[in-house]
Amino acid sequence: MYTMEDLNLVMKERLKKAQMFEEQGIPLYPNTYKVLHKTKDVITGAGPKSDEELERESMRFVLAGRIMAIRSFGKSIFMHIQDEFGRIQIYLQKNKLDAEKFKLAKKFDVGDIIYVEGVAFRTKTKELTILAEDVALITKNLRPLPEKYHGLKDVEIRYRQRYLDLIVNTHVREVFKKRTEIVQSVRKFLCDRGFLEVETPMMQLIPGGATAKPFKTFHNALGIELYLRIAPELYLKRLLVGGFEKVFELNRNFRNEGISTQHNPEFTMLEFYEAYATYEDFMKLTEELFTFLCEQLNNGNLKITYQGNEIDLTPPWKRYRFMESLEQIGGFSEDTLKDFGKTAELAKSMGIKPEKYEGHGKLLTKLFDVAVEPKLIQPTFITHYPLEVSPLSRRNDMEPDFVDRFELFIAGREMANAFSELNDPRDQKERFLKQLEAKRAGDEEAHEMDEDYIRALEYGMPPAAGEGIGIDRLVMLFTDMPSIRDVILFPLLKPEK
RNA sequence: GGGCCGUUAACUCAGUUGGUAGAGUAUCUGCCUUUUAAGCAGAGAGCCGCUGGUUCGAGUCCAGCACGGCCCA
Repeated sequence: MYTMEDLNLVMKERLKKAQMFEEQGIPLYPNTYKVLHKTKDVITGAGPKSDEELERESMRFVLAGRIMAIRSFGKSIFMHIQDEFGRIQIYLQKNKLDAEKFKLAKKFDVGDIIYVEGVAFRTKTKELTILAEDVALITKNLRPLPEKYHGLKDVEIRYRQRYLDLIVNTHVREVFKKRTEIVQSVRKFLCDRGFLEVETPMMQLIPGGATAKPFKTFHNALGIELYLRIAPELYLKRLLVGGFEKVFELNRNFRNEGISTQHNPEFTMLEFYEAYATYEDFMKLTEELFTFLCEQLNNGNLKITYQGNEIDLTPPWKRYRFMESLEQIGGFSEDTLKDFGKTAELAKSMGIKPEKYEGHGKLLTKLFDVAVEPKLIQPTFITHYPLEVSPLSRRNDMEPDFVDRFELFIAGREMANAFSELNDPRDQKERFLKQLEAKRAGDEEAHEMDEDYIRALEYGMPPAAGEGIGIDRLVMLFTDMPSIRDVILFPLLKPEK
C-alpha cells in the first residue's frame, strides 16, 4: 500500500477523499453503469439543432468520461469530460440534481472518470452542454494530471507513461489512430490484389533475410538458442517454393542495434512477394500503393508536407541507377567510382574509414548514404545496386556485378527495398559463402548460411519479386512526425532507475 | 562510442556577479447558479537528478555518474 510520507500533497488529499467516499458507501470503482452514448453522439446528434429545437426536444444522453476541467461555483458546476472521441461540457445545477449527488459531484477531481445522464442544451456562450440529471463516480483518480494549459511536454514522461500522454495530448491519439488506418489500408491494398497474409516464425534458428545483428534468446525445453527475426524474408520465399504465389507479412522485426530517431529495436515491417513478377513491376505497384494510401488518408491529395518539405507523391517517380545517382546527385566522377582504389581514397577523404572486409560495392553504398540519400526528398527509385550488398537479389542479366533491385527514398529516407529474387540455388550458395567470408573477416552483420533455404531453392522457386516497406517510417511520413518514437506507442527506453 | 543541450513543487517554467527557493496552474479553506486558461480572499506544498570537490557559504562554479533530447559515427 501507500506510505503517506512519500506522496505529494495532492495524492494525500485524493487518498483521503477516496477513503471518505468508501466510508460513505460510495464505490470508487463500480462497473455497473451502462454507457449508451459517446461525446461524438452528442455533437453529431444535438450539435446541428437550434437552441429552440434543443429545448423542445430535450435530447437525453447517457455518457461516461474523464473529467478534464472543473469550474465550480457555489450552487453549480461546469465540467469538461473526455472520452475516446472528444470532449463535452457538463453542467450540474444544485436544484436539478439529487442533493446527495450534488454534494458528491462537488468532491469530484480532475482526472476522475464519471457517469453523466442528462439533456443537451446550449449555454449563454453557445457551447453545447449536457445538463446533468444524474451523475456518479465510475473511477477515482489518485494522481494529479498535468497542468491543463501547457499540458505534458516532458518527452521522457510522454514516452515512459504513454497513457498519460494519450489522456492529455489528444493530437497524440490522432497519430496512433492514423497509424492503424495506414496499416489497415496497406492490408486492404494487398488483399484486394490477391495477396495472402501469412505469419512466419519470429523465433528463428538462423537469423536471415537481412544484414543486421539479432537478439538472442533460449528455448529451455529444446535446449537451443534461438534468434528473434531480423526479417521474415527467407520464410516467405519458402512459401513461394511451396506454391503460394502472392504472400505478405506485416509484423514486427527485431534488430539489436542503436536507438535513434529512425531506429527502434523492434519495428514493424511489411514484406510482400509475388511469383513471376519483377522488381520493375513492383516499382509500379509501390506507386499504386502510395496513391491508394493518399486516397484513404489524405482525400486523394498526393501532396503531403513532411517537416516543412512539400512532397509530391504523384507517379511516375524519378528513377536513377545507383551508379548514375552517385554521379549526378552525389557529384562524383565516373572515373573515381569505377576504380576500387580511387573510391577508397574518396571515402577516406570524406571521413569514412573502409573496413578490411568491405569491398567496392559496400564502399559505394557508404558514399551513397552520405552524399545521395539525404538529397532524395521527392520520391525516387534507385535501381541496380552492387551485387556485394545484395546477397539475396537476382543478378542483372547485362551487368553481373549489379542486381535487379530498387530502393525507394522519400524525405531523405529509405522507405522501401525491393528486388527480383535470386532463385538459382547455386548462385545463392556462393553468395552465402561470400557472406561467411565477410563474417570471418569481422563483419558482424554479414548474412548467415541457411542450408534449408538452399534446399528449398533446389526444389525450385519460381522467379519472383519481393519488397519490404518500413511501416514506422511510412507512418512518420504520413503523420509528419520527426521521430520513430512518436509513432510507436511504447518505444524502448532505458529503465528509469 | 563522440559532441552539444536539458534535469528546480504534481505540471509548465523563472532563478541576477555564489549569500534564507520563486511564479502560474493544480491542491486545501472560505465566497460565488451560464463558466470555459472562471473570479476574489487566504493557506500549504521542494533530496534544486545523484555523488563528490572548491568555498565561510553552491540551485548557481568544477569533476564524475544516471536519465532524456538533438546531432554525428
